[in-house]
Amino acid sequence: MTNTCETDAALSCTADAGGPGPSRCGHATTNVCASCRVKDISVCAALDPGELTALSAMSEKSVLAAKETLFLQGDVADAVYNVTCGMLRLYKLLPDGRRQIVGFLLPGDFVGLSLSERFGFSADAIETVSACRLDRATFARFVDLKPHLLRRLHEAATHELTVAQDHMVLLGRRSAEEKVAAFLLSMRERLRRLGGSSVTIPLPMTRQDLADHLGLTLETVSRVISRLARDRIILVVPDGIRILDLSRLERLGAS
Amino acid sequence: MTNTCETDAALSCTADAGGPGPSRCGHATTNVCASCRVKDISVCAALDPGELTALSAMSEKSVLAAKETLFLQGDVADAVYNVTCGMLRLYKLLPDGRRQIVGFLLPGDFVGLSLSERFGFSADAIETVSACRLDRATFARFVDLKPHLLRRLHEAATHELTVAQDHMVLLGRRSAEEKVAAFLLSMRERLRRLGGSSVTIPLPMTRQDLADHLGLTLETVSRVISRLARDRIILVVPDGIRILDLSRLERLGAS
DNA sequence: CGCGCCCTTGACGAACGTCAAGACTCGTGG
DNA sequence: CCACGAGTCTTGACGTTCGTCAAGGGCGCG
Repeated sequence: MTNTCETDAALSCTADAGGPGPSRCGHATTNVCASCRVKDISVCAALDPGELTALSAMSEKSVLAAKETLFLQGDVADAVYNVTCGMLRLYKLLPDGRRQIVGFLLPGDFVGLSLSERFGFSADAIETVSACRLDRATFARFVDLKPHLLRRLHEAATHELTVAQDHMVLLGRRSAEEKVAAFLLSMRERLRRLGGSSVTIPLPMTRQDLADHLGLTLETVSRVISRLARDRIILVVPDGIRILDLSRLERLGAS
Repeated sequence: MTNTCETDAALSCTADAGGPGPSRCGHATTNVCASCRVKDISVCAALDPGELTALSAMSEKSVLAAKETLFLQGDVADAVYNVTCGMLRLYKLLPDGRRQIVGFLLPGDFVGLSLSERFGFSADAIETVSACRLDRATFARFVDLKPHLLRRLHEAATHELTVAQDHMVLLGRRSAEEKVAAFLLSMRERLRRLGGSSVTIPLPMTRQDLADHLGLTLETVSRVISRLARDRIILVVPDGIRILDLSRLERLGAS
């Protein structure tokens, strides 16, 4: 994985972490929505050029290094975000430290759909992330003036709800092998929609992250991946996997 | 459980199934939103009296007997529903018949938040159910004219999303005992909001339903409930349970 | 009365978790 | 430049929880 904005997957940020200058991510340092690389796939797609300009005025670019936290569950939600590159994990913790990752955010994904007072989960960057930050109150006022934007947010929310329900089926009723297979297929589908390659799936998250997403332990995830690789269904590559036998994988992850 | 509309829980329909007349459910046979028993807790709460009248004109009452199906996953969604009494289960099936119940619907709950073309899950009545049926296209047009109603639908959708995320934690990261305890507490909270009793929790669904909601088998659910009863944390009563030791139950279901 | 459905309980087994050891990568500092 | 250490991944041995299979009881309804 080269981890630059110019990769096929159009996924990752330039990895100039630590450099003094602002990181480049598809366009220059100004946050001009009109030239945003995700404007056509995110909620912003509901806006016309004039509205995009208005949105530009109230947005600011926010960059996180790997492992940095965007916000914690319970924090006052003073902002909403639109991810432009990189991947984040959204998770909830139980008092004893057990963790459930409720989702991974990819470019184009929006955080803060609920427009509510506080965040219901924590979010942190898995790799270098760039996001468009909007003041929540300002954005809420903007939404109140634009019913078509609210409509779009509602569509996004109900889509998230559908995804969540599918994940409940996975967590409640599928075996370890089915979980991993279904996850790989769903990630593949998301990346395809982003215009990325469909055979090599980058997995910037750790095995522990996968386990906490799939309701397994990291050892079980590792074993299942090893078995799939031994059976020539996938090939393990650095920071990702490559699908060798899609039809067999689909049989395992059948939904 | 007496199963009449006039119970404390304000939950169930009159059980005059099979009778020739329309079932009574809080008000007479006319479907007047203004006198609806759930109008203040459902999405309709966003509407003023005039709008409620308009809604009345486009709604019709729909009654289901226990085990009847409201719709199946994949059906064209030509209607949305507002539950006025009784309980339904929403579920998804895997090709081999495994089932995940993604939620139980109670009075005041709305089905069809997504306003989308097809239903993403199936729904059927656990007990006698009464619901307010609205033609989807008509309702969608109505929503387009009322941004505050859309806003309310969006709030409902994001609330559902939060509930779904909490359930993911339960399915992915909790033990059988914790699952049952947390479920009982969440059901208790929902009933409390509906003005019902907070110590006796009606459970009109079967153990299999509970199992398919909690990601367990019916035997495990039964064993856990028996153990909680043996430990004097709950008391099993016909079609429900009574909480004897709330604090211990809360310790088990700690979130 | 008898049948079907639901629930409970027990005995056993399997899938997955736990614990532990070791390899590998990568960044950091001597 | 290499040594070191932290973090990650893999793999094995073993344990526990929960699932499977089976039997029987209670209850409602025809």
